[in-house]
Amino acid sequence: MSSAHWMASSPPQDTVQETAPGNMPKSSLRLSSLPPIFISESHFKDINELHRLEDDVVETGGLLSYNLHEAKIVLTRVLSKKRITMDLRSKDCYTEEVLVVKDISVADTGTDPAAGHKAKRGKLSGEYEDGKKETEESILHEVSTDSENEDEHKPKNRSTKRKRVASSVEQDPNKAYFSNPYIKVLKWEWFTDSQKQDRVLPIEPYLLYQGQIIDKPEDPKTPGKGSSFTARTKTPQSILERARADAENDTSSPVQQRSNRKLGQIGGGRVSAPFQTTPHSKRAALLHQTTSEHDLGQSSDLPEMPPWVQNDVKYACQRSTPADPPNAAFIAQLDKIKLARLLTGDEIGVRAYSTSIAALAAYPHKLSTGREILLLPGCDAKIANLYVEFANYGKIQEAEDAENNEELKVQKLFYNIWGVGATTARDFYKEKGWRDLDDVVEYGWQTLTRVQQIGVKYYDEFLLPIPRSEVEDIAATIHKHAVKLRDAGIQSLVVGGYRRGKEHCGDVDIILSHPEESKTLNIITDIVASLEQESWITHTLLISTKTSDRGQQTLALNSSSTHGHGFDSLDKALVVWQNPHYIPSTSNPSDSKTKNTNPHRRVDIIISPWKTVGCAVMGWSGGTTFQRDLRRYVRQTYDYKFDSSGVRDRKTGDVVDVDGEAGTMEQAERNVFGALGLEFREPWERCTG
DNA sequence: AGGCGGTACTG
DNA sequence: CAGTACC
DNA sequence: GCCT
Repeated sequence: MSSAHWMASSPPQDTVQETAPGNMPKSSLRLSSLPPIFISESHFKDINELHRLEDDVVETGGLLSYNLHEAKIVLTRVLSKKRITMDLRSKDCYTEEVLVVKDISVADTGTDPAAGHKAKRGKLSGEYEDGKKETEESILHEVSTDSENEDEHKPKNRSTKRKRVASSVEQDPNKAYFSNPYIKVLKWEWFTDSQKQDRVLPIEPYLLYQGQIIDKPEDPKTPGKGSSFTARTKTPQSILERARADAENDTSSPVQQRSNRKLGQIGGGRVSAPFQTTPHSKRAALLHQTTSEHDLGQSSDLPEMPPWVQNDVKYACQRSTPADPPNAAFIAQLDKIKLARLLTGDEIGVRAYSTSIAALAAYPHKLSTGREILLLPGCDAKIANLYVEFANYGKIQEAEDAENNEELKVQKLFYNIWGVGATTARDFYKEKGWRDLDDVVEYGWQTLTRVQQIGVKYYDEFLLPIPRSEVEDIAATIHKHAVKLRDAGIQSLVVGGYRRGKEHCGDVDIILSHPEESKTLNIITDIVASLEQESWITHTLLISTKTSDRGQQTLALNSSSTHGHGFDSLDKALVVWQNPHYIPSTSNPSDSKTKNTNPHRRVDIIISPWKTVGCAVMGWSGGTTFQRDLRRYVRQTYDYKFDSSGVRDRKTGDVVDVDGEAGTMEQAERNVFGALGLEFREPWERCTG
C-alpha cells in the first residue's frame, strides 16, 4: 500500500534552514492569507488542549472554522487515511479522494487501485502465499486512491481523480494546492513546525489526504455486499455466541423459577438504577433485601452449602467444577461482561469476573437468592446484584449492552484473529478505523505480523469446532511420527479442552514424553519437520526449543548424567494443521488438481521431560482459572512456584519433585495433586472457564 | 491500599 | 519493552 | 471486582 509508506514517512526536517528563529521574540508566523482551518479533535487528550491549540492558530491570524464545508485545511493528529475519512464523515463531510500527482513521470505506475483490491480478494480465497509480501510500490508523493465509500464494487476510476499539481514551483509551493477547491488534511505538525520556523512551510510533506466534497451517498446499508469474505465471517456465529444463545433459551428460565419474587428488591422498583450502588452501601442493600424477603415469609432456607463454601475454600483447584453447571445461564451473562472487560483492556476486571464465574460454576445448586451468592468465595455484592437482576428479568442490562455494542462487536471480530489481542483489536478499531476483515486486508495487510496474516487467512476455519474424533486422528498421527523418530517408548496424551471432555474443541493440545529423558531432547524440531514433510503441518506459528532460564537447576545439573548440558526442555510448537488426504473432487474428476478443502486446525504440540510430565499434564488440562488458582494456591501454601515445567521453591530456587515415580502421564499427574496437598480432580472437573 | 499466573516468543 | 500466546 |  503505497499510501501506508507515504504516510509513515516523516516530513523532511531539512526543508528549510535559512531562518534562525532565535532572535524573534514572538512568532511572526502569519496564516492570515490561508484558507479557513479546521482542527480535528481526534487524538487530543482533552478539550482544553484543543482549545489552546486553536488559540495558537488564531494568534497567527489563521481563520479558524468549525464547518468542514467551508474549511479548506484540516489539521489532524490522525495518520491513517481511513481514519481521516471517518472523521470527516462523522462531521457530515463526505469526500472522494483527489490524487495528487506531483511528477508526471511517475504517474500511473502500477497503482491501479482496482487491481490492488482484486489481488487482496484473491488472498482471501486462499490463493495467497502467506509470508510472501505483496510488494506494492511506494511512489513518493502519489496518494494511492481509495474512495471512502464503503461500496466495494464501485469502479474505482469513477471515484478517482487525479489532479496534477505543479511541482517545481518558484516562490510559493503551496499556491498550486490552495488554488484548487479540495479539502486538505494535514498533519498537525505542519502548524507546529511552521511555528518553529516562523514561516508557512510547504504543506506537501504534511499532506495526508486531499478530498473533494461529495453528496452523502445513498444506500447507507448495502445489504448484500457480495464480498464472500465479509459474508463468510458473519455467517458462522461464534461458538461463544451460540453457547450464550443456548444458555438463554434454557427452559428453566429464572424468571419462571422465581415468579414469586418481588421486583426491585433492592431499594425500589426501578430496573437499572438500583443496581448502581455505592461501594459502602452495597452489602447493606442486599442484606436488607434478604431480610425483607425473610420477613415476607418466603422460603429463605438455603440448600446446604458444599464443603468448599462452608470452609471458605477459595481456590478453583480445590473443588470440582463441571462443564455444565446448574447456573450456566447466569454464568453466560457474566461471561458477556467479562468479554467486555477483556476487550476494553480491563485485565483485572477479567480476573475478577473469572473468579466469580469459577465459583458459580462449581456451585452445585440452582441459585435461589442473591444472599446465597454472597456466601461464595470471589462473589460479592456486585455479582449478587447482577444475579437479582437476572432472576427478576431473565437478563442483565450490562451484559446485553456489552453484547450489542457495535464497537465491541467489531473489536471481538478482530480479537478472534489469531495473533491479535485486545490491544491490537482496539487499535484496529479506534486508530486504524477498520470495521471488518476486509478493511484489515485492504488497508493493513502489510502491517500485520506473519502470524496475524495466517490468522486472517484462516479466520473462519480456526473458529470451526473440531470434533473429538478428528482430535484423536490428529493425535494418533503425531504419536506415530514421534514413535518413528524415537521409539515405542513414546507416550502421548491429549490435554486441553479435549481432555476436559468437550464435544467440540477449539484446538488440539497434545503432550509427548518418554521415560528416558534423552529421548525427548530436541524431538520437537524433528516432529515438526517430519509432519511438515508429510504435509500435515502447513505453518508453524511459533516454536519454542529452549527451556529458557532453567540453566541453574541443581537437579538437572547433578542427576542427569545423560548430557553435557542436560537441562530440561519443555519445548512446544504451535502449528497450523491440515489433513493432506482429501477426496480429489468427485464432482469434478477431470480436474486433476482440486483443492484440499479440509479445514486448517490449530494444533499445539508440547514436549515434556518425563520427570516433570505430571506438571505438564496438570498445567495443560485445566481451565484458565484453574491454572491461575493452582499457582496462587501453591504460592500461598508452600511459597513454591508452579508451572507446567515443574515446581520450584521461591526462596531457594530449588526444584521440588512433585511428580514422583509414575509409569503413565495420568499417574504422574495424580502424584502432583497429592504432593501439592490437593484432592485429585478429574479433568472434566476442571471446567472453570 | 495493594495484588491479581507464569513463561516464552516476536518485532 | 509491549503484545500475544498457552492452559 | 474481590480479597487480604
